[in-house]
Amino acid sequence: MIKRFREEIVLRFSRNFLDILVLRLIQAESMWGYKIIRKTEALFGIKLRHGAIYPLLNSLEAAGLLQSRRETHGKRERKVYQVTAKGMQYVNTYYGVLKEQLQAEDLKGTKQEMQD
Amino acid sequence: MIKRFREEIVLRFSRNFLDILVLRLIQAESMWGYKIIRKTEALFGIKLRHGAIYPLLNSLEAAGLLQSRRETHGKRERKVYQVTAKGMQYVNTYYGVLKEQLQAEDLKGTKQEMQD
DNA sequence: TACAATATGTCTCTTTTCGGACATATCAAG
DNA sequence: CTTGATATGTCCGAAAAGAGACATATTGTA
Repeated sequence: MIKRFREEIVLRFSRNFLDILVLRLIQAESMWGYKIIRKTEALFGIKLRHGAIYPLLNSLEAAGLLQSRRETHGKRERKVYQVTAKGMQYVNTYYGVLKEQLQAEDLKGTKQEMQD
Repeated sequence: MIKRFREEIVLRFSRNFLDILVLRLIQAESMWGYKIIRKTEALFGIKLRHGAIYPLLNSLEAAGLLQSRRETHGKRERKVYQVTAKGMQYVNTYYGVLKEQLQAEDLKGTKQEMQD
């Protein structure tokens, strides 16, 4: 059951924080869309649709979180992306929220008491 | 800018993992729907719609992640929830995924090499 | 006694997201 | 010379999620 739980949660992350996943992958290594799709399947067993990835990459670049350069191999073109400083800040902010959530005791009503 | 980022990410978590947020709150302290709404606003500044919370609580109970008992204060009724063992497993699995993600180096292509 | 707060529930309309098709081009292998 | 892989892009119909109203009842306060 726990394994099914895990798969479900990983899937939810990849759906709802796909931008973060993409930024993290590119942060680890400069990449282009097609490779991100292959890598995500290899690492997480999740098949991303290219119809989702390419518009996302373009919007992340428009938002200033990614920067691309064109690479040509023969006549074949790739758009290789790297994460900008702004993009790194976004990922770091994400990590910060993760860390806060791992301190579960924060949720216990220690701050301001509310009477029922 | 980082503060805006943080607010944005917290908001995304509360939207996409509202069930987890609710389970975590109830895990810290048994609660009913109305109090969850107030507590979430007090702790995170996020206003949850009761039209979203009550169906969610019912579905979490139907899924066996929550269990409720009725409490009467005068003629007023509350459905007080507590997290089941299954619900705790779900939250712990979530925490596990968070921890994995905080080890960002996992993403670097050390496992199986893919040639470009 | 009227209004705000407590308490839980449903329903509908709108907006967003998602899966999958359509589209095009290069290149390697069989 | 055709098929599969590489590579990037758009578009549309369906499905899911969202905001907000409708509904009802009790209790405390002004």
